Amino acid sequence: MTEELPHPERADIRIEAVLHALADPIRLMIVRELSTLPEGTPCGSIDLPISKSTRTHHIRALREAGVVRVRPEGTARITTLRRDDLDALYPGLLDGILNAPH
Amino acid sequence: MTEELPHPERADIRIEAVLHALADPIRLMIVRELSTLPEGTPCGSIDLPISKSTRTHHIRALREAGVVRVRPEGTARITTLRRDDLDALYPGLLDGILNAPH
DNA sequence: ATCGTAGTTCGACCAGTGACGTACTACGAT
DNA sequence: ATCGTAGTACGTCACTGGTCGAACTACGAT
Repeated sequence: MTEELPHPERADIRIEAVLHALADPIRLMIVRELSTLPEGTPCGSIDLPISKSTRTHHIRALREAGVVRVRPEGTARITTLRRDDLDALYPGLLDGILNAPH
Repeated sequence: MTEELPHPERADIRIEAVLHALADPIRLMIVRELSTLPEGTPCGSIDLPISKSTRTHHIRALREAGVVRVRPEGTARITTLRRDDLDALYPGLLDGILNAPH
């Protein structure tokens, strides 16, 4: 569980995948939380109306689409938004989404 | 077929719906085409690798999400991007997507 | 009136996926 | 060593939704 998880390179991030990842209400919730939480907060501390396994499922979807980066830290996982990559690839997109009325 | 089709008001457009609508590769294709085509081009003139009925399905999805506006014109339908509404609601989002590498 | 063209509607089919519980692994305390 | 906590992996189930063909409607020409 300490092993590094696969993340797409910036160049391999596809807009369809990003949009698909962000289209789910739960995942949008996660992304919104991540954008406000201080870096280093374990993703488990976001409370969500879903089970543990479903949470894993969604974090995985976000990671594989290139929206978040996940790194192991002891028994926890630190999940961070890939702001730099997303802003470089699709300037305006992330802010457009995050500033949307909740 | 001449009757007006229902469109969400600007205030009723939800970001989840917009993202979900844009997450499909075919619909993204349509939106990209609409952004370059001169206004007034019938949507049927975009050639897509799908059947007529599937095209209707996708245009409907885009319309109901608030991404496009559809108006009847004789036997054809004119589909236009709701740029103004989208830009007002989510500044940067649409441009971020349209400028993405194809 | 008849035909062609543009588009919708309906029903069916099937792949994808969000949801869950359970069993499991890994790390850190005690 | 044992236990608790954090998270993953897997199998399943149900629902969504993208796809199609066929039948239909509406408009415009001929």
